Amino acid sequence: MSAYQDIYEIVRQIPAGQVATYGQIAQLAQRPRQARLVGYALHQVDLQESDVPWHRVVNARGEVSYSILRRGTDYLQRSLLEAEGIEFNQEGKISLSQYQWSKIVDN
DNA sequence: TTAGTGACGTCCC
DNA sequence: AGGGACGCCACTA
Repeated sequence: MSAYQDIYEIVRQIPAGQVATYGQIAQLAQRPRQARLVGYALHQVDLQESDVPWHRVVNARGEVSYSILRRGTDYLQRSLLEAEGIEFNQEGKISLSQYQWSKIVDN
């Protein structure tokens, strides 16, 4: 088992058509200021077949994080988001004010 | 053990 | 606007 189950647990809660940021996931997973670990954790997920909707996590500027190391999954991420109805502007950015997910805390 | 490297974020020019 | 400097921490050589 991976050591990032807590992170995956949060990501699984993001509904289709919405997005979250790496930093946001880190905070919800009780790991403040560890956004990089969220990115690392999602990198692992993508290599496997998983039920974690990794494509619904973007950076704090509302952009897909592009990297040659992702072997094309970055472009796939954009396609998956667009397929869920999320629009990118001409700079390749998403409107976070419009699409960012806000977790509903139960009590 | 130390140094370098990221699917990151925040500050400061 | 865009870029550099750090801080962060797991992983690797």
